[in-house]
Amino acid sequence: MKDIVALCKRRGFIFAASDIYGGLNGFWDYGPLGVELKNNLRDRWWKDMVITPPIGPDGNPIDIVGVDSSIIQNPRCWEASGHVGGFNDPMVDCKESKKRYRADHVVVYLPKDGQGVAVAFDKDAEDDEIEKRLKKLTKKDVSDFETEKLDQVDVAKFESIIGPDVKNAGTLTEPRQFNMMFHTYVGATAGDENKAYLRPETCAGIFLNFKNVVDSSRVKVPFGIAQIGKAFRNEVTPRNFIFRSREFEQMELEWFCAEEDVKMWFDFWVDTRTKFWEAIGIPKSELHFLDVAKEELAHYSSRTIDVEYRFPFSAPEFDELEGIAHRGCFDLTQHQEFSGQKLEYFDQAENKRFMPHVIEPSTGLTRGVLALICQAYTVDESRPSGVYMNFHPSMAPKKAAILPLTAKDEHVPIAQKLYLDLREEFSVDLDVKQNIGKRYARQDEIGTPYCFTIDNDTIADQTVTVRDRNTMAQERIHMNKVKDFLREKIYAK
RNA sequence: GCGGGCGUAGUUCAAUGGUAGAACGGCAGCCUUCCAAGCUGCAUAUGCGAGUUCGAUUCUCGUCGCCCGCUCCA
Repeated sequence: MKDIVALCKRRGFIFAASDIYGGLNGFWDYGPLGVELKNNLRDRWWKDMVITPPIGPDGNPIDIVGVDSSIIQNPRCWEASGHVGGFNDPMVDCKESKKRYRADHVVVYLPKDGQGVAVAFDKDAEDDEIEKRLKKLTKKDVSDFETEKLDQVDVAKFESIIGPDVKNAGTLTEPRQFNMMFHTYVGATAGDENKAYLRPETCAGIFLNFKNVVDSSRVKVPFGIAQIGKAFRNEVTPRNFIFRSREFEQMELEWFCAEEDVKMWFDFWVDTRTKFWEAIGIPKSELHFLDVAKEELAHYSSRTIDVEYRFPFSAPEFDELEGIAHRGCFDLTQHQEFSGQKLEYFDQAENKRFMPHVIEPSTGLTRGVLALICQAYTVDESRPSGVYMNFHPSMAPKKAAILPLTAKDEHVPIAQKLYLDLREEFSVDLDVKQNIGKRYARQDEIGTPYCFTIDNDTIADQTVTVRDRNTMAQERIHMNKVKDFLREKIYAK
């Protein structure tokens, strides 16, 4: 992973944000090549979702439209979604053991007579273990105690509680709320009445516009609304390069359908999304599909499949790349209740009104970029660069490099002409300096799939050498065929 | 947020209470008719701030950042 981060910086993929000020934890900037890579992934997703959506399970084309909603919305929106005030669990720290616990995961054994100390246990502690420890610390029986979850216990009693991993009372701090949302103030004055939040996920902007889209776009259920944009979470611990950052980009589709069709569409989207990753160079063998366990599910979801990728930092295990969630009709129902606006869908053909259910394939764009980089990173001691980036041609930041074999002679003007022609359609590099091997090596390291070399034969017969990044094999093709060659490789299904 | 480790050119490393050296990369020149990142030269660093000291990159503190573990990841 260290080597990958170093290459990303060395070659201009990804830099620490505010680098010259020493950086800022959890924030990253995309350099010249990184932004190309990210845009390639973003554009491909948009094309596959909005411009050319897949054919549905019944053989008919499906409809998906896009939106681009505001990062800051009316704060009541986050009350409806549950992000404000709701379910982020209070945490308790132990000053002695240095551990942190979710207050509702700690069970406190309080003496029934109110005399002496209370003892806290993890909620999963075994009965005989509890009995033993109580005996040892208090010389009393289990029957002398009543239990209560720590988040229900009066803070005044904390002084007499022995934490789960220590022997003395009074080491637990009072429960503290953690809110993952960044907040700001709308307008010139800062006060609670104009407090607002940076969106912690992009999907809300879709639900908020559900009615607007239905009323303006002539879409019919089933249909989808897609959005790509930034989201912000004040993560406790940003980790693993850009994997968990505080500012990140999501590509989200909310697929609205009838409740009875949920299973069909859920399977359809899992399948469709898998093919997407395969098509851009993430092999199925590196993906894992986690059917998220009931107790782990988010409050709104009855089923979620995490599409996971084998990142270097998680290997041999996997970590989340995309989540495909059945959100039920939670969001529209909540927003209907909080806003007082009717959000039900009216089906003209069936003459009935209902709340659509939602399947949400939600992809981390920035996580996708990391997966592409990790997947492409290939060590090859036999070549001068020692490493090359095996990007799928459609994702590669540079599609080709045009290299005059020498910086003298008539090679340069021909190369320049080819370069100007190609860059009308593709992101390409012209590199004249230094010897040819050095230039190939440089292109290997940034993952350029093809190099076109102009030599004396080019002057004679208008052919150029194509050098393949992965095989290092060379073939000659006519200059007129270069564009078609690139098109075929890049747009190949 | 807690605990531990760490912070020297772009990258990977070296050295030192008297301000630093290499390799690779970058740039310039040379050489090159296809893997020769070969040759010559040039530029570039002690994260930031404070303290101790005649003098700090080295010691101390703070801060920022990175790595590992915990926690978190709705």
